Amino acid sequence: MTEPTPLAPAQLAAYFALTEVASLLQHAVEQQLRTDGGLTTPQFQILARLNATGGRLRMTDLADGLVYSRSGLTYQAAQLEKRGLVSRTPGADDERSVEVTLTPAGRDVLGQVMPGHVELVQRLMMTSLSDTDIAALNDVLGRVRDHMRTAPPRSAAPRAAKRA
Amino acid sequence: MTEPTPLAPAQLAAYFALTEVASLLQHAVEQQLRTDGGLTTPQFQILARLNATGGRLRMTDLADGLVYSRSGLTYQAAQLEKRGLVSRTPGADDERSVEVTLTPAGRDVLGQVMPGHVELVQRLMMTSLSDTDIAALNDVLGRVRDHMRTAPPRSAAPRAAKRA
DNA sequence: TATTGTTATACTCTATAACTATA
DNA sequence: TATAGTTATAGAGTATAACAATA
Repeated sequence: MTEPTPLAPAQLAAYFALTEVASLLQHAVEQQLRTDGGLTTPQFQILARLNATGGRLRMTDLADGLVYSRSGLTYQAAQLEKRGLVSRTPGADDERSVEVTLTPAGRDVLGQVMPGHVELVQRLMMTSLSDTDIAALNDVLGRVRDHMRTAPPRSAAPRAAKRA
Repeated sequence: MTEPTPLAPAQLAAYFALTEVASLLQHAVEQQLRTDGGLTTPQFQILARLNATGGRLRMTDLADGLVYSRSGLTYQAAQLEKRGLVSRTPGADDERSVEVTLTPAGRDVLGQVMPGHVELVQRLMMTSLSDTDIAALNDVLGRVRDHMRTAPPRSAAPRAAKRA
């Protein structure tokens, strides 16, 4: 009775398929970003997020949606600043905060990277998908994402066994 | 004319949803594996793969499907051997090879970890999915996976810009 | 006191290249 | 010569905890 309901074979297959697709995709993307722009995935995510939101964000807002700890974000921001792709300035209104700004050089690198990135996603992921498939993915994965964002992170995990 | 066809908004959304779900899931799984069994994700993958294939595999066969470089696999196998979860012995037929065997202790740790793992996947991913959804995921992601496995890894990536 | 961000530290993972040994 | 695996090395990423400064 302490056993959770086992995963049905179809559920297992879906879980594995998701895992494997994401892993293969991430690997290919990493390679492409490094080759085309000398960027790591987290660095690209930061630049892309900045670009998508007007080019300037506070550290805290930048962290939203990204997986980082604060120190991890500080580290990545420092890397990007070293390369001149981003600048950090004290926040205008709140003196505690730091505003991260995408520099022209940062935009250039994004411009260098995006075509290959789009092409890669097209070729790897979209080639075998119809519009209907894509709508289905959006529907299903969108629901999973919303649920995951809502779900209690970890404390609710029941009956953790003692360490080995 | 050098620009690839841009991703349609629905395609972008599907790409992001996949990325985000996988990232959140992976993060939660890492946490669970560490808490319940002191395992990292790659270590768990190795143990699970061994368990699923009868408990014994050559290093090379073990590497199949996992992303590692050979040295990376050696490293992980060494970690697992230190903890006694796995043993390494010279190959029976081919003296060059090494056979990795899941030990009883290794099975125990898997047993400690699996219930929480299944429960997590149930709670995070399956809660919001109907049987139809799961079938759709298998269909769509299965096709993407097959295509990715087939696709030319990287050399075919066109027009890489010079580094920044 | 709570929040924003940085720093110090330590650890895990990964990859490349050089190397050993067997086929 | 090719294959199986290890080792040495070096670098990148991440997290935790302690810290400084502002709200």
